[in-house]
Amino acid sequence: MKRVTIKDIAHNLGLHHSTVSRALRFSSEVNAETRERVINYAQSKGYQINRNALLLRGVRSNIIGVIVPNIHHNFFSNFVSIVTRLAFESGFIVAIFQSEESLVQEIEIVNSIIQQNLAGVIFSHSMETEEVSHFNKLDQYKIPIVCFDRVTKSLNKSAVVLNNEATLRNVVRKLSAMGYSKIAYLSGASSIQLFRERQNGYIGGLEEINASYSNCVALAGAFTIQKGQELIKELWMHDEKPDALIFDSHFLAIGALSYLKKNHPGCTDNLGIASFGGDPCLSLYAENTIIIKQPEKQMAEAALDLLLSAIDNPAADKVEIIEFQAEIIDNKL
Amino acid sequence: MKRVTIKDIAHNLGLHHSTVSRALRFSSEVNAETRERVINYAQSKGYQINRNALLLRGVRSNIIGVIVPNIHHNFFSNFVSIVTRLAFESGFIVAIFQSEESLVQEIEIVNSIIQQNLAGVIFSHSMETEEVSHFNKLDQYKIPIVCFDRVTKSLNKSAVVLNNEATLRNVVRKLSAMGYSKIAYLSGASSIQLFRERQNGYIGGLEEINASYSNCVALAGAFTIQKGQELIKELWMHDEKPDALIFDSHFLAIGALSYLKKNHPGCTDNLGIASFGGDPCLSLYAENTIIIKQPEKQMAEAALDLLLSAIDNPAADKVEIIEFQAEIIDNKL
DNA sequence: GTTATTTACGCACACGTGTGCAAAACAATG
DNA sequence: CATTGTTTTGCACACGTGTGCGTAAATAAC
Repeated sequence: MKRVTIKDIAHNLGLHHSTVSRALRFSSEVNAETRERVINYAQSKGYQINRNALLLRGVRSNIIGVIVPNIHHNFFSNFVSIVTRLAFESGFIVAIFQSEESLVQEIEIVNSIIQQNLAGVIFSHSMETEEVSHFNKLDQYKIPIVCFDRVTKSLNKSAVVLNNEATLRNVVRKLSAMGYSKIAYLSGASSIQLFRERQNGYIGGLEEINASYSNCVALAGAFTIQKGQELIKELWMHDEKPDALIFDSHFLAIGALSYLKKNHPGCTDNLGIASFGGDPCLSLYAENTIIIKQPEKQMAEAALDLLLSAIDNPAADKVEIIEFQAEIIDNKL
Repeated sequence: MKRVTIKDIAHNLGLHHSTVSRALRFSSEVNAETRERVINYAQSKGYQINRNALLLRGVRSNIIGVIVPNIHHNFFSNFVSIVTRLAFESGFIVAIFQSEESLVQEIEIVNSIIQQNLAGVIFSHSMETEEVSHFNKLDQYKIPIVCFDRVTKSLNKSAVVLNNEATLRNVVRKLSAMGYSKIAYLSGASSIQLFRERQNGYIGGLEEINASYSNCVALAGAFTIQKGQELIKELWMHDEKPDALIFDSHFLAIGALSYLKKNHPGCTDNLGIASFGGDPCLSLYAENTIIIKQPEKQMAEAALDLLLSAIDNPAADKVEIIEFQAEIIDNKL
């Protein structure tokens, strides 16, 4: 009742295991009839190759690791979902790791990946990660890396990113065109390159439209409903209230909007809202809602492509940065 | 520049690799001084054990597989997220598999899991899966299984489930108490036990409240926005319109509501809405919204507990079904 | 019928780790 | 010093698979 191995097959067929191995790999140096016998027997016994044995012989793993801050967030779960599907179609399996925005956790994850000898890694780093040298360890073990979303240039790895600065500039323009001028922005930690870029785009946009309301960025160390509530509460204490809000995360948006709805009813009626996160449900909420949609599908495809070609061709070691444009969707489903 | 192995260490320290192995495992039969030397050297060289070699020796894998229809859906991504986190804390890694509601895919996944020799499997099967015998293959390889959410009794495995019938009965009661009587239900394929149970609860609830509007279940083979639009379109062709809607999925709800908003504006103003899926954002939408929240956290904990104890104690082979109550949340965040 | 060539298979080792057993080194006892 | 006991280390094999090399048998060439 235990696993059937090529040795078992060999023994039962009066062959050597090396012959069985060759037969199963359709080697030309095994007699057609013998091959037939082996394959039929293997099939009848439900033989499944033991991948672990292959790994030991130096064959690369077919498991790739994906490290994300978490998979609650729509963007990440969509991304992971697509990577997982495409990877499976290419014969790869995806192991998921969540840094939970913690650097310590991230370091542990990297060690774990080395121990498992994974084939490669796609990752978006945590909010806490300002220094990325722990990822260099992977180089030593020749485990290729592709970054996405939150990247750090100094790591010098292939990456798939959004054109963040331009995106935020466009969102501000769009809100301005809709008649809003006092635009606040609930963003992420500015230690992260990604958010710095967006914040720059935001400020640039405000300058461009000559906003009376000067730049008002509230920074969130984590993207939770609670954080959204806290930040908006603070923001609403100022005398001058914004007339539009931009959110870096769906959860920040929900937190903020639910807070306003409960504590300042009516004030959201004419509020302009733009949010990353891509859950179409927000646009059910209000007419004047903008969804900032990242092209997860294309990004996931691109990231996997980069990784698989790095796996196939470890020598190449080329660095490629692919930039995508966010789609700014004007309240339709 | 290649991986440091115990043999390398042994060679450099003039020891045999078996001594090094013992030293690293803190065996009492190795000299304290030698052990010290080995451990220091290993640390200085950044030695990381090669798990694949362990696997070959029969040590169980530390990778568990989680098979879900997909991870777009909030319930599944939350569940997977929690399982992944808890598993990592217990030294396990999670590999994700998406059946995409396809039986063929599911069978391929099972084979892949066998090839990888995973430690165990937690799964919720696809909509297409009426017959579950392909999972029995895992028994042969002594890979333990825990089912959750969508389960099939005939498989006779430990499972973590919702009290579906009672839940739907309660939802109907609740809507009735809120003054609704013409309650329609957009549900999933009735070939799945889970949805049959819910549908029975729904019908039972309607009888209980003496609903004038007879049972009206629209079945979705997949939970997508598009399906929600299609089903509601069909439903809205009938003369008598429902005054409340129950959804088995967030995406069905968004699809349906966006359709109504666009094509029958105003009609949703007084509509009672209850939805599985747990995205709090729906309750921003309307006052009269009920969120049917499954206790993902507890369910994930329970499922992982069951699996880990089955892994630790393969002989026990006991079957345990754990049932949870859904929380019916009345429009607050 | 002899030699050369091809075909088909077996042998042995490698991959990294762990462990039962034997051998060596050392300590203790008489 | 001889004997016994204990501690420490090394040897050899196992796990499942693939592959270079060798070789016997089968076939072809002359």
